[in-house]
Amino acid sequence: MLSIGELGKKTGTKVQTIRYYEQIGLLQDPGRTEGGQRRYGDADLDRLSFIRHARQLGFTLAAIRELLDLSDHPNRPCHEADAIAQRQLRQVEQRLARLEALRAELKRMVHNCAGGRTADCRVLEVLHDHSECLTDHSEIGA
Amino acid sequence: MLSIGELGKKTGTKVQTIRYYEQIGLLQDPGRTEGGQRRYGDADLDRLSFIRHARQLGFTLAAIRELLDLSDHPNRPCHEADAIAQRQLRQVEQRLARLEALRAELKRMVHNCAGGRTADCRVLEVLHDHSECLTDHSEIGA
DNA sequence: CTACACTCTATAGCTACCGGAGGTTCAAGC
DNA sequence: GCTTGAACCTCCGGTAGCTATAGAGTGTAG
Repeated sequence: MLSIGELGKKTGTKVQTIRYYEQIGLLQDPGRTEGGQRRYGDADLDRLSFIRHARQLGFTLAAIRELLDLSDHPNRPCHEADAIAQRQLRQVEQRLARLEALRAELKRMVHNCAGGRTADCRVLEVLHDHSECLTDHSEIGA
Repeated sequence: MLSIGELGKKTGTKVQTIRYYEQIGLLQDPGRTEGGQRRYGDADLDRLSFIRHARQLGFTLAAIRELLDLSDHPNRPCHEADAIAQRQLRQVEQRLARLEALRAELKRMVHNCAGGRTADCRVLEVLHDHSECLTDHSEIGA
């Protein structure tokens, strides 16, 4: 039996995060000591490892919830899990494409900076005038 | 003079977002009508366009605040703006590297899925067992 | 003058957590 | 058995960057 801190160490998870996962129902309330402290078994360790690994691969908690549900039902067909992973792959690919465009634009900005006064700054100029950009990057952020 | 809705349309910004920017001090309180509605001029339009464009390039609002500040002082040296852009470029490059690793791992998962029962699902199997992965991807998410 | 689209403030919610306050429990060492 | 201190407990508030809703007021076209 593991304390919450030991479980955290084994899975690379902060204690608060474990409690958070419990709160939102990703982990069940484990057994408690008489004093009320959580104690975890191997099943909990497996489940949390799964969650953390999926998070590392960028799956949202909602997707992970679905994957865990599928994992709990070994006789259901596999295509749902596959679909979730494919969706995730597509999202990653979209973000890659966006970021590559951003990288190109940022490189252009930075490399054109001559190092004078901000009045002549290429970086600020480009930000002021979108028409100087090569790409659209109309969507925001990453 | 533009109403908040018109300004939003011209800059591709939701009305609430404009009010939010005002609330956090990125935009100043513009003039108001007698009835209390906001009315914007060209300077506001420029400033908001700058903000939105920088957001599209992935700059955080904190970075944008610095950039706006620099832009307001045309005689300050340029290297600060350049440094902010370079920092942003480095971040984008880091995220690209992470996402490329994720893409490879996800592709491997998806392509190995034979489409049977979840009990034999390659996707779930990999998630359960990190040792089947090629890369570390120990950091979380994107 | 009326209709109704727009605007106002205030508040709460989203994701995926992190950190702290103030108090309790566990386990090791003596 | 007792003390000590690290680890645990709950609750609350905060992060970024918005988005959404409620309920009330305003502006303007016809």
